[in-house]
Amino acid sequence: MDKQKSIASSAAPTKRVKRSECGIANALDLIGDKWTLLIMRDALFFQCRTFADFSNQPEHIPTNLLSERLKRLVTFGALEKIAYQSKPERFQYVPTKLGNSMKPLLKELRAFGDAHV
Amino acid sequence: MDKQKSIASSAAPTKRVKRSECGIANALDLIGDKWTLLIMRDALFFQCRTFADFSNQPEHIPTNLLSERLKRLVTFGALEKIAYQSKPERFQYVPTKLGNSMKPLLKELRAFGDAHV
DNA sequence: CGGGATCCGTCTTGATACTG
DNA sequence: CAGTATCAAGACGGATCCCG
Repeated sequence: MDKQKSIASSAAPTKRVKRSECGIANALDLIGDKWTLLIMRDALFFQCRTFADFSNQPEHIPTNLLSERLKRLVTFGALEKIAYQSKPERFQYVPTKLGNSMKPLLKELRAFGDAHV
Repeated sequence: MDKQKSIASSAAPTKRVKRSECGIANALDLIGDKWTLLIMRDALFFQCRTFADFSNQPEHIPTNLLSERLKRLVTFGALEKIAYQSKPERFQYVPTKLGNSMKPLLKELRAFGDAHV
């Protein structure tokens, strides 16, 4: 199976290629879009776990984007996909240690947003 | 029946519409893209001031996007556009107080990027 | 029915050419 | 130098479809 191009649906939002050696640039390659950090907010602060939990948040992320971002966050290691039921398969997306390390960043984001936006 | 008039060259990167009352979501509407925070990094940490300064950074932002993001940051109040010469007009983009308040956010971003990406 | 995948039109991006 | 114009490529978003 080819690893790169099979993903399809709506393609990768950010390239895996490093633009530079700068940590800020690299972080932005991963989370520099409108949804990724919102999903992490939901996971970390609002206890969202299932696909529906995330989907029902007030910002209404489209399901295809949600599906893709979840996959990406799992691949990156910020979330872990855990089956909690098998007859109809059901999954939970649980923040890992790496995922939890985004909390300070989200707090700064919230502070900035609350103060200025 | 166009839903929105296409605005010249490259249109608005984020909508002005608030998606929610959440500070995180609002902050992401403003800075949730790959370039905006990079420009602020250049302005705040690398002393970039002129169009060329930003343009010559290693990540090579396309000039149309640079132009648009600078405009947006000026409108938002994070940068101030100041003429420093008038025969051929030349401008500097200088971080405002509001712009400087992004420093903690950028530091978190760098910490995260350095540690995990 | 829940958890996604697929289709498809519209908008954004990114490279580069061009202008004052 | 400081932007603007152009345009192909691709990301977004919404509706719908599919599978267990």
